[in-house]
Amino acid sequence: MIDLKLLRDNPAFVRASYERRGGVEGVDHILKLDARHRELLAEVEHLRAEHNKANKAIGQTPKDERAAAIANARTIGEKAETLTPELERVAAELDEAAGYLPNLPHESVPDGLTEKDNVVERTVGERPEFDFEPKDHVALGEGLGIFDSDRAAKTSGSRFVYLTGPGVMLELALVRFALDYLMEHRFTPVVPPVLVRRHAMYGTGFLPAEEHEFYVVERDGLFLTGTSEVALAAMHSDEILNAADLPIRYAGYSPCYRREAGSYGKDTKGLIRVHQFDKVEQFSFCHPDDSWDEFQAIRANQERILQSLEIPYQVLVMCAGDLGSSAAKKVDNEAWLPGAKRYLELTSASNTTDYQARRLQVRFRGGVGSEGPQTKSGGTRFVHTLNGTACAVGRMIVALLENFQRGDGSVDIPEALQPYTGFNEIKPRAK
RNA sequence: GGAGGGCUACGCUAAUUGGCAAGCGGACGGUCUUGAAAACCGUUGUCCGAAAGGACUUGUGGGUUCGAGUCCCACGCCCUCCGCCA
Repeated sequence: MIDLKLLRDNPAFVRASYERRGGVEGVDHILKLDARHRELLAEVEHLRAEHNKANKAIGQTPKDERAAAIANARTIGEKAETLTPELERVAAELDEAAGYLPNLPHESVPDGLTEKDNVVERTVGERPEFDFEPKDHVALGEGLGIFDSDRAAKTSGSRFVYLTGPGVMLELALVRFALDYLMEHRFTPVVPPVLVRRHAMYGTGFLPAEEHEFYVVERDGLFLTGTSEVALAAMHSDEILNAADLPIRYAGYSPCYRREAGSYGKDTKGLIRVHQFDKVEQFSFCHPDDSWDEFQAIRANQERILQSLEIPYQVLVMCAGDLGSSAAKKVDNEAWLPGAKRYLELTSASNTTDYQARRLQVRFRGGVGSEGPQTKSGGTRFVHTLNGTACAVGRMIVALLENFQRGDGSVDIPEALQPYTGFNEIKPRAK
């Protein structure tokens, strides 16, 4: 949700921002609804004020003289009620329509409408050189017994995997490695629920726009989340936080479920694009003045994790047209895959500014910010929320396999990870 | 799945027959101070409004009533006990 006051006061700015995203429907309609809503609200409130006044007078009237006063109050009350349904209808319509408005792109976001316009900011690390033809992760994984897609297809269908043997040890090592790193940076580890109510999906901005992306448990009205971001963001919904406690940082570890509708034929083999994978995610609730610093901090964590694991990658800044609905800015890190000879998105970081906070009603009180001490509305303001991958386990394994492979099909473990795995290489299974 | 208890503002707690939701604590701001503590004053849910002011808010949604924290109905959530269960 964006601030309707901003839309009302500066529609040209909001329109121009949405133009950068490729245009957003319904802005004029929302402006009209908003004006009509405020008009009706003033009318209804005026009538209610008179009704309240008349009712208060009854309490002070001697009991034997009340009949006339009650009749008077009743008349005024009925008048107010005739307008109320129209007010409620307009309010609901406004709410519904405004829920579809995406966040405003930050000024630093590059122009462009499609993924072709995303900008490579930097390339980091050395691509490994091989004196043999490097294999892709599917060929390597089969030889190493790390995962089994064929049997998963039998059990669950395509795009599922059994992670097996050394693959499981690799997962546990990566997860613990990422959590240890984040705990040093004041993140509290959390294993969140992966089944959530509709309001959590709506609040994070995944609904109403992207309903086809999720598995739904109809019977219980619950959604399977595609990232722990959803449950972490909703964790403090309807709360008023203390400014002194900010930033509040969580490291979520959970399975992620994605329908991958419309991606038929892409990455059909292996671990790259699956319906279920595990991920360690960074999430932060912070003061609005600090959110761009916090964004850099989350990105720095992502890059240090990649660098520690010696994975070459490029930093890709998403253009305005390629942002999700809730992000004001989004930056991905893409690992180089020498076997597949291409880059693969390993992490993504977003600053959603107050967009999710407004939908989830996460506010804070206290402290002094850029807008000075708050004198109105009790001094509560919306926090800013940010999220960023720390380690998407499946894809991280893909990157490790391809970059650390040897000619005989075995794979080295990067030094930083060895204390966690307890072994320093994975050898092919005996045939 | 069954039985019982509960839900009031940031927290804790009141509110006679239905008649202006009080009080304490915490936090924030201010006064005072060399600095602080203490004390005192103010603020401390949402919305409309330039302001004055007003409307809404006692888990949610309905109902009764001139008027509901209070009475009635439905639902949600939390707690306790029983059953089942990794």
